[in-house]
Amino acid sequence: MVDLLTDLDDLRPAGGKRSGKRELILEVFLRQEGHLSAEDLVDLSRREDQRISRATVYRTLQWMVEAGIARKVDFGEGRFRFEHSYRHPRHFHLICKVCNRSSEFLSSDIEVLIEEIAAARSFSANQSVLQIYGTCEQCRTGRPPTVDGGTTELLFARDALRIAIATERSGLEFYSRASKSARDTRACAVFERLANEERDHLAKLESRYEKLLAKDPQLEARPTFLFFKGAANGLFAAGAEQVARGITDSQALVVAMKCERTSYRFFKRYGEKFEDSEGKQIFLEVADEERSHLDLLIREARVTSRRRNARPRRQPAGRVRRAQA
Amino acid sequence: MVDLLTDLDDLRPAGGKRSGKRELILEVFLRQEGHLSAEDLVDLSRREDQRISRATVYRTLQWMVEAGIARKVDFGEGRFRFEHSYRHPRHFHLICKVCNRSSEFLSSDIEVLIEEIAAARSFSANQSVLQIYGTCEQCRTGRPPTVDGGTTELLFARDALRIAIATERSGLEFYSRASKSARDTRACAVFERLANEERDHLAKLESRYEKLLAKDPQLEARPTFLFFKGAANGLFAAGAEQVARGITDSQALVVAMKCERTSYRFFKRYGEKFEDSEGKQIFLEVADEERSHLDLLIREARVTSRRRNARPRRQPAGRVRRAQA
DNA sequence: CTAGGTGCAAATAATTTGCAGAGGC
DNA sequence: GCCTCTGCAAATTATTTGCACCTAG
Repeated sequence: MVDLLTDLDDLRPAGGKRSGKRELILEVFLRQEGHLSAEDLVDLSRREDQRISRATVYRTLQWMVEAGIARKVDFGEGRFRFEHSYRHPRHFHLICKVCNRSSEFLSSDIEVLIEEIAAARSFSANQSVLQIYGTCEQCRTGRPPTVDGGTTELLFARDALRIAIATERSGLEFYSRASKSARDTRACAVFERLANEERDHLAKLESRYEKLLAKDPQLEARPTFLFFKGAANGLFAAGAEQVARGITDSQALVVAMKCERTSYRFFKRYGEKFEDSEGKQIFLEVADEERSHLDLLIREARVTSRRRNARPRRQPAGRVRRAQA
Repeated sequence: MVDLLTDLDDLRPAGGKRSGKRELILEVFLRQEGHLSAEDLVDLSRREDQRISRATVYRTLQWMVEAGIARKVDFGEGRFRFEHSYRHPRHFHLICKVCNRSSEFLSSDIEVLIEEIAAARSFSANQSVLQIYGTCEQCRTGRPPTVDGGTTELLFARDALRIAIATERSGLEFYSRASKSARDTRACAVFERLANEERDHLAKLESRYEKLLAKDPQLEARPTFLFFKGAANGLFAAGAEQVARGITDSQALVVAMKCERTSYRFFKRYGEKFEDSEGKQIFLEVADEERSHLDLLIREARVTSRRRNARPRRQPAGRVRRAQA
């Protein structure tokens, strides 16, 4: 955790100011998990250094917000709270007006929409805050909280893995069906190879998931943190269904390419948004995997179309991509 | 505008308190368009009645928020601002950190996602606030603002009409193609009838759009207020493409049903969310239209499948619906 | 008559600022 | 030595409260 500091200073010399006190406050802030009020941070910092004044904490907080290290959020109490934005490019909150507790989540889908809207208005966005106010389950039903949120770090990794696993599973399903129903031997071989790769990778991801669960016995029960609809049924689900209904080898190839491309983009894009963390790593790893499958498929599609007939069109892929957009 | 007051009192006796001062403050508040600070409201109210105290305004504001008439938003200045929530179930904001101005928008897509997430966490949401911080176009390019936002009332109506028109257009396109390529005379007649209906309605909507533009010469140039991706290319666009590539009559019927159902749901759902306004009316009107088309298609599908063969399955529609979900 | 609304002024609470001194480069 | 940070205390700002009074039902 401590080496974050040097990273941060390298990354954000914005304001060009540094000092012992400031670094101490920053470090204390980064150590915390939840949402701190200014006063909380004063208390925590004073525990490490008696002589830190409230003003300094406020000034540091201001600097952190400007530098993009922290985000100021309002939960409807009279004061503001602060949360890291390092490691958490944007956070969304569900805020219960009864118990005043808040829980966080991320939604890839919402982020995408926000980006699109900002672009449409030619607005260059750098922070977004979404607060959903209402009543939480516990306050509504009166039941005690079954499980709390847990560390976002673990939750993020868990959800990244779940999405990855769902994707690999549907990929596996798709390729094994495709390899069975393929008429051409060559196509069959390709699909089989891809099925095997998915199987291997799936096994790896699943054992990783097990290991993660070991770190926190309740991890599996905790509420979803990262929402991503695209992955709901696995990115290949629709494709697998098409295969089940019967399609030609080359159509299957096109469908496969579309799926790999979509999931490659998602994993790449999302993975890049995060600072080092297990979740980031998982996303980027899967992105690589998808990328290499995609490359294989593209090569294969070229060969096939060249063999089949003399017309050198590569239109079908383009057509399908447009229809899906 | 003034008759809103009686409506409000009927709708929200929450707190069961009324008085001259309070009503005056409320009325002044509702007359304003933008985002008022407490101080703004004090000033405005004092213009009508010298003897109104700051405390009363604060207390009234508090009551309005509780009663769901107003929403408290933080734009990152030191104080809060307030906006109507009557007529505006939720508002999202783009906030420029340079000029501190904010502009609003609505996004059907984001609202849907928010609802899904709240449901997934069994959280009952009643307000949501989304703020996107960044730099606006003017502050970035230095150019003077070409057009300002304008009244949300008009913008909402404008965008509702645009979405409706895009939908009708793509519907028209779809049905006229389908009627040309239909083999069966009966199917052809149905598609032609629907095409005619779309044409009529489209003409109506377009003249309404013209009338709306007359109210504000710059209306057309103002930025998008209501975002809805589903309507981006018209809800029937994908269907029309399928017809172009050639499908059977019964497949066309299924596609048409899917499109009508989707757009019916969107217009209904969204229309219902608003208090009386031109936009609401447009949405509900189009919803009715789609609903009647859908009914017609359903009747037709029944007849056709009965005629074609004895198997009384209605599976195809279900299958397609699932694949798209 | 009585609960609740209202004005005034004082209180609170969060955050900012002025200023003199301290510390890093 | 210069520039920025820092602590302290005072100031500022938004918002709330106590209390006596008033008003509608």
